[in-house]
Amino acid sequence: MARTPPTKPRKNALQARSRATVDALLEATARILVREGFEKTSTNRIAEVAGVSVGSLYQYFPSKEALVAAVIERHNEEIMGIVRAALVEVADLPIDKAVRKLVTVAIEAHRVNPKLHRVLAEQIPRTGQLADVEAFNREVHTLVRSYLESRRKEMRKVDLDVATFICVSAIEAVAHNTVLNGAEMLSEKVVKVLVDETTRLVVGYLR
Amino acid sequence: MARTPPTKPRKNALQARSRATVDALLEATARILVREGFEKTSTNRIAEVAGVSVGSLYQYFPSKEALVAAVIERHNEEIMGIVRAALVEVADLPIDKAVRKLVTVAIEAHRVNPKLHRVLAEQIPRTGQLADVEAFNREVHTLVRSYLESRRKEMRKVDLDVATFICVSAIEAVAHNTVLNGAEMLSEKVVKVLVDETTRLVVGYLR
DNA sequence: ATATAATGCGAGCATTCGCTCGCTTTTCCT
DNA sequence: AGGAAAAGCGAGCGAATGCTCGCATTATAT
Repeated sequence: MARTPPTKPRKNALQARSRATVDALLEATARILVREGFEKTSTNRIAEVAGVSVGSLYQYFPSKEALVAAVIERHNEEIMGIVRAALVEVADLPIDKAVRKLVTVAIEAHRVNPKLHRVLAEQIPRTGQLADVEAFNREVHTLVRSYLESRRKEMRKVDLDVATFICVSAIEAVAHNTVLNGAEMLSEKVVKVLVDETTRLVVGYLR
Repeated sequence: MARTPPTKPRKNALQARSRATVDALLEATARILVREGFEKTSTNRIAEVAGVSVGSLYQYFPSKEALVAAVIERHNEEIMGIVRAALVEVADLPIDKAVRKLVTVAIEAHRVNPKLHRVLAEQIPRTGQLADVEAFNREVHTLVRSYLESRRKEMRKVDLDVATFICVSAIEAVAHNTVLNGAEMLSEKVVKVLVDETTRLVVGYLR
């Protein structure tokens, strides 16, 4: 039942040259995904753009899916880094300040590479990365939940899991839709209004 | 120009048989998208599952994308019907009652065919249906906005477009995530809690 | 310097896929 | 009944894709 192609690296890159090759391949994959779409993202094309031969590509990635999976992981790790840092920074702040910061960060995180974010979101189910993305969501949920728990005295009585689910969904949706709609032409003023309003939405809900 | 005897009603351009063929093709496409994924959704396979030949398929749909697009349109129309009806029904209700109804309907609409909804959402960019989906979003936005406008006296002072954007995003996200996470195993009790909480979120925000 | 391992190459195989075209069968209309 | 139009058929073409394999080049160790 080997329904999904293997996604683990075929071998580890040891020497500097091979590490550069791997990097070029990942870079090329992300670039093609964004600029030409998933359809045009063939292994031959990736190798061509990376300035590497197909043979070399297959020395490091056992399948096309493995390549996409690696790009997804890299991107997720980048975003998770931002989110984790924000939650640490926010740990001792009262709810209103904390929510404002988290909303701001959510929008920023989506703005890092909106087009890649979008393409990846579309391709995730097909690369067998569902498990990883669920882990990602669970981590966010856990972190936010534990913050809310520490601030329970400022809140009304609610089921913490439900409240976390509602808040994370709402914030994520505003960030996501904002970036999708406005693309890159988001004035700072508009962003500020959205942050204000989303903060109000969430803070008003929590207490 | 001989006159046609008025003894019989005019026949439709499409005969019953061909309408059945088109239907079978759409049904098969949706079915394969859900059960086997986009990768396996080939025109040959669609024809096979529909019990129709590839040649016949191409008599009605000029390309694979056209088929997927037709499925998307059908699905969107179904959902828009539900949403429109709900907004009519809600037009004379106060905000708290109206929001509750809309949240309920949003979750219901997502539950109609969650897996198809998901696959289609992923494939939209690929089928060049982005414009149609944006039209869909715009209609929802317009309808919700005009409801809010009619109830402005119950609300605090807000930019209507921003408020609409925030509310629609939040409600849609909760519905979407609820269905994605819980799949089909959603007890009525859990749904009720989520409706209550989301209603509180949105109503609290609006006033 | 030599041997061994690591890395890189790219033509081409096997397969899949979207789609066409010449033909047959069914339905409609007098 | 008979002819025309509508609907249906499916083998197969051409293009594209993922991937392999035998060989060439470069780095490392002795």
